[in-house]
Amino acid sequence: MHDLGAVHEHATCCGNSVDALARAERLCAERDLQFTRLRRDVLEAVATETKPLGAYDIAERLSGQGRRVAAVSVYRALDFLTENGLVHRIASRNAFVSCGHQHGEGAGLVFLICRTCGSIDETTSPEVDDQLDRTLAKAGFKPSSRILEVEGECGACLGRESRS
Amino acid sequence: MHDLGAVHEHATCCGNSVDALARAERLCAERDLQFTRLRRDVLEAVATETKPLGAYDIAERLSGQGRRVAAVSVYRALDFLTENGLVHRIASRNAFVSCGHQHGEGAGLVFLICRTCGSIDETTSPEVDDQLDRTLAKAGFKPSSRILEVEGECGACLGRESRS
DNA sequence: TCACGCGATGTTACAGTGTATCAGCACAAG
DNA sequence: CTTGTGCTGATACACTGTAACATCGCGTGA
Repeated sequence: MHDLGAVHEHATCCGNSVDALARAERLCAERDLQFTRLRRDVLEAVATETKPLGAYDIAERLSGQGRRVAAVSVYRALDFLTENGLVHRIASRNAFVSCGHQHGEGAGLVFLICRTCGSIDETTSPEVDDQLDRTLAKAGFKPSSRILEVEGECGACLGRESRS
Repeated sequence: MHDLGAVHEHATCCGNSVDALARAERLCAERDLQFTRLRRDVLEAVATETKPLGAYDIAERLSGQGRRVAAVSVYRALDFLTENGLVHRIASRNAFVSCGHQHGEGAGLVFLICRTCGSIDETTSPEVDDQLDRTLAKAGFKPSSRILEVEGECGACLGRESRS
């Protein structure tokens, strides 16, 4: 897909889907959870795409050839996958991406959403987390979850632009 | 409404609605924009509530007594208000709150959403912004807008809880 | 073996959120 | 007066998400 070197922290492209599936399988085995066909298929659909997918997009992709997957089922699978940290929801897009990292559970994620190509990258930043914790403490607020999404232009698109 | 002292940075309660309206009026005059009745009413509805309101909630509130405000109209008013920084959208809730600060345009806002009472507080944190900018720069990402929403428990609710 | 419980899925229906489109209206500019 | 522009009204529709109920498969205990 795209090869940049610099930016790419979690290799969302190409071989990512197999990784994600393998990781999911392992995790479900550990936790004694069912990694069913539907869940597998949904995860695969999300993982083979750098862009965020809507639940209905996923349903459409999984349907065809005599199989019909309703959006409800997709939502249930997505609930399962997000609860187990295998997939993340992009609140600003009402869409989902597969988790590229194997970050420690509590890590605060930062989503980088490119306006130009629509792809989503995912990072963590302990420094941001620290500062945020400090800010919250000062406000007397006890956090339980956070959403941090940045929209802008990714390195790849910036490069393409400057070359033109 | 709630009186806490410590936490309250922007006095979202009580008298806030008049402030918001006055500020809006001033801002629209400056920029030569129309602060119409609908826009005024929508802003007022949002400003008199600490909780985030959905577009349909607002439409409902403004309807009655022979007046019928369709959701479409509310959305248009909300678009106007958000574009001019008078109202903010809470992505994780598909809802809107009036802006309590008169922050400098580019300030990165942090929304504190209380799970218990549902109210929303709003802060800024230059330190978080700095760290985030650094992180983004390292990733070669050029930001144009950001969403930072934290869910948890606000100071008021923590207090109530510990007293019980 | 059979009944039962339990979790996952299928199915339908519906609620909530948001946009497209066209028409009317007011008001200012020419 | 005409025209254009921006705001609103109204209808329709697309997209997102949930509720409720039926079914199926599978393990477990009687």
